[in-house]
Amino acid sequence: MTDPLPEDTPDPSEGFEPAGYDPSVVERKWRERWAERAANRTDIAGARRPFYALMMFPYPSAEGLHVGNLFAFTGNDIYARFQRLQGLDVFEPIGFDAFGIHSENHALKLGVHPTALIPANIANFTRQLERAGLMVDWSRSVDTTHPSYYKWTQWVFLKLLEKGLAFKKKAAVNWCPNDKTVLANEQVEGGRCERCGALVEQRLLEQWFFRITDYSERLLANLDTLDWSHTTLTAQRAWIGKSEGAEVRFKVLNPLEDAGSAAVHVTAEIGSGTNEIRVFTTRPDTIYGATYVVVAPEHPLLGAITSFEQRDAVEAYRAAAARQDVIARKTNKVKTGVFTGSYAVNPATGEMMPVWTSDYVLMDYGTGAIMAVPGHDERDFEFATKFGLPIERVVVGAGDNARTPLREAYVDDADGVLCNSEKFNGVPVRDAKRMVTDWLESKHAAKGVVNYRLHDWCISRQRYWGPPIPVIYCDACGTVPVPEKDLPVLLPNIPDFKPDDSGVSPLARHEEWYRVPCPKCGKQARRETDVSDTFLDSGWYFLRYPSAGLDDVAFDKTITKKWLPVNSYIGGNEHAVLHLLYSRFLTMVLHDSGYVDFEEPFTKFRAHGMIIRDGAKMSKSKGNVVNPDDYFDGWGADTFRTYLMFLGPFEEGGDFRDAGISGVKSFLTRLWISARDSHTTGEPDREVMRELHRTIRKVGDDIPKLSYNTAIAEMMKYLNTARRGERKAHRAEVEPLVQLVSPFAPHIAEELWEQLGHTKSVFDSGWPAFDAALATQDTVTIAVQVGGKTRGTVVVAPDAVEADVLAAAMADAGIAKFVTGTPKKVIFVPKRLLNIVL
RNA sequence: GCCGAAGUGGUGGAACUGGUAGACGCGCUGGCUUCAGGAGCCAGUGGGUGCAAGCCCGUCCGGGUUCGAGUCCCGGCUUCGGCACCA
Repeated sequence: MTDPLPEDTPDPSEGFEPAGYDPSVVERKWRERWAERAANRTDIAGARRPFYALMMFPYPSAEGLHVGNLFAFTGNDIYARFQRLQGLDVFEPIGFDAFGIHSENHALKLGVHPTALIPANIANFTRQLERAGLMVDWSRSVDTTHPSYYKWTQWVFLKLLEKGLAFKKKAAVNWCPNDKTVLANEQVEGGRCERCGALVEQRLLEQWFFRITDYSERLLANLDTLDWSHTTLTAQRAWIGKSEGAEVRFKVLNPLEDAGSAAVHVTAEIGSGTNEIRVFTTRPDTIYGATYVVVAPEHPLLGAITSFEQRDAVEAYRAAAARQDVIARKTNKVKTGVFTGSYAVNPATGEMMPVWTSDYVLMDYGTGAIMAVPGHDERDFEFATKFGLPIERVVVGAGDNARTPLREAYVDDADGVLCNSEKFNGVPVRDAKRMVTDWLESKHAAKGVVNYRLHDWCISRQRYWGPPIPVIYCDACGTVPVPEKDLPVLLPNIPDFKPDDSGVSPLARHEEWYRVPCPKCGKQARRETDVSDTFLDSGWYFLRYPSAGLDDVAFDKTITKKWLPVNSYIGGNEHAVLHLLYSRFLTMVLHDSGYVDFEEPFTKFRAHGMIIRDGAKMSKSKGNVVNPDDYFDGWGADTFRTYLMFLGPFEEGGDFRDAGISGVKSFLTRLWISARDSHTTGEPDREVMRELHRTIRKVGDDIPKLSYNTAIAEMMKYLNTARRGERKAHRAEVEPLVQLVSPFAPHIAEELWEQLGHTKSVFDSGWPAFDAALATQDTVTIAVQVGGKTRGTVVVAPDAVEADVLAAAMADAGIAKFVTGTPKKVIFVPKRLLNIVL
């Protein structure tokens, strides 16, 4: 039942409607309007000023969109909308990284097949993302689990295979006993599985690898050319881990002949036909201090160099080391080890050095063997002390001499000078590294080498939910790539997709699937049954978006040239050494094969911060997860978006708390009221216009820096000015503010823009022009200091010179009383400050 | 241990190349307005001291450079992130 309106009440359907700000009405209206108008569709072929604004695509979890996702996407969306307001043709795509262990584990837990789970999750994500008001071009969305996508993931694999960059090898790999698959080094954190936290085991398995280590130097060197977040660059440099040093060869005397001759000082004869141990060292300068050699328990020479007497002890030690899990080995820093019974000859001194084996030497770094210099390496010092091995000083620091006893390892390599090193005595360490290497090289005992910590990328996964690796094994022809015309190798829909401990994928249980004729000879052959790592799916997706939908090619050459490299990429720093490293590597490979004409995919990358709650990471177990739906319903997407950006600096994240959100809502409400009540009578206020133009400049400066929190603060400040004392704003005072707000709160901005009489979208209205003349102030307030202490202020013209300001200051009794003598000097900073020094 | 980032009111956080520390928001105090409102508006809000104008002290701690330091330099402490028996 509705009462008729009283006669004198203006009809609300005329003019502003609805009279109050109701986000749910406004946001629904504009979601529909944008969809009808295909407002966010980018003209990929016709764009004149392309701008590719990319965000890391989400994994569509069953829990739905996380505020962390929303925070990142909103940050990207603001930047993208801002670029569009600058007149660029912006492409803001999104997709779903839906293959992988995470999705599969979830399906296992729920007892649902991933082929049923994933589409439901994607639908839910899509619904939530649409409510967020992102300027996403949904027509070019990608789903990594769709055959039209993974066909090309398999194609990428074949390209690497062609170049010899994909290869199969039997190696010690990280095995997650919980997820029952191998993991890449990048997916192991502190000896635990990055996803499930289980202790990782070592397994000797034959696996597919990508030879990313061939690109170590390029991956490192190119970092200097990238406009990336500093923290991300640092993390990548550390991961690649370049060390310069030398590989030194040590002759090992036959243990059967020479056992027991430890005390005998012999000069080794080079080339006496025994074994040789190669070690990597970054301190070749300390070779005169090397007193023993250590090989890893997995070292292939260990058996050959072990003496008869030591065989049982060494074998027991080796077996014990093999049983240890990775984390126990790397965290248990108490030194253990066994003497092998043989001796290596120090090429510098000619002395015999005992060869030990110990698990503090790792097989997967360097050569798996070290020369131990206990005087100048902490670990060697500890080991030598424990086992009574000789410790010798070969470097002196300030205040020491060649005979100063070493109570701990002296490791400084910046200021030290060599001693006890024959002809190198007195040479500074930094020069000696090179000189000793050259000298050893001349004796054919060493060579200078560069070592990287980076390992080849293991891409095999013994799981179901991924793209099958497109390879066929034939008894006659060997390893045969699946011909491109036969792609995709479809992932069969099998009910029993649960992984087991066998070291092979569940697909290996399906003979009907893996038995195929050899593409070369036609004889019966067998498919590879492992699938590839999810990071291969995400390693090239940015190339697919602009070409999404094309069936005959992974990415079109012309389109790619036009849209890539990506202009702006925003994502989480947890991918600093995963996705961001793999994508760079794959792009380099595609560049070298002539498929793309750039080697770096992301010109600019910014890592966003993390949203935490009550000082802790959000997690289900802590019960502090924020569900975006509740906030969309309760506050509206515009308020929620703006609030997230107002929490703190975008690149630092912030602590989510409900307390502050009302401030943002009331800002938007007041904006609504001011727009509704704006008038066109008379001229806009000069002071208000001055603030407006200062705000236009500040917001325009802040958005490209992703300094969203300060941009919002500035807009709030301006609105306060325009509304001060219950004043109603002139239309010319509010209209530009609607444009400034639009990247943050797109729905309300569109609505107000329309209510203000515009027919086109606010996003096609351009960015308000900054007028320097209007922003100029008539007067400035200058701080006056006496002897460095602020004693007052004076108001003067902006172009006032020192003498004017000084006169004004002295005319102020409150200031003048501090000027007790003749000023020694006066410091004047125009428009800012005057300091009278007594 | 090494590498990186950061320590500012009750609170989230501002502060350009060294130039009035605390913008903006939350919270709090007092007031106006409204049938009502997670509404709007006005004033105040770092600490100490004083009737007051004011004065003194204040950006993790200790030194230093400077007319002037949150900002630069040296030495510590703490927190967060990365790497970690990497030779």
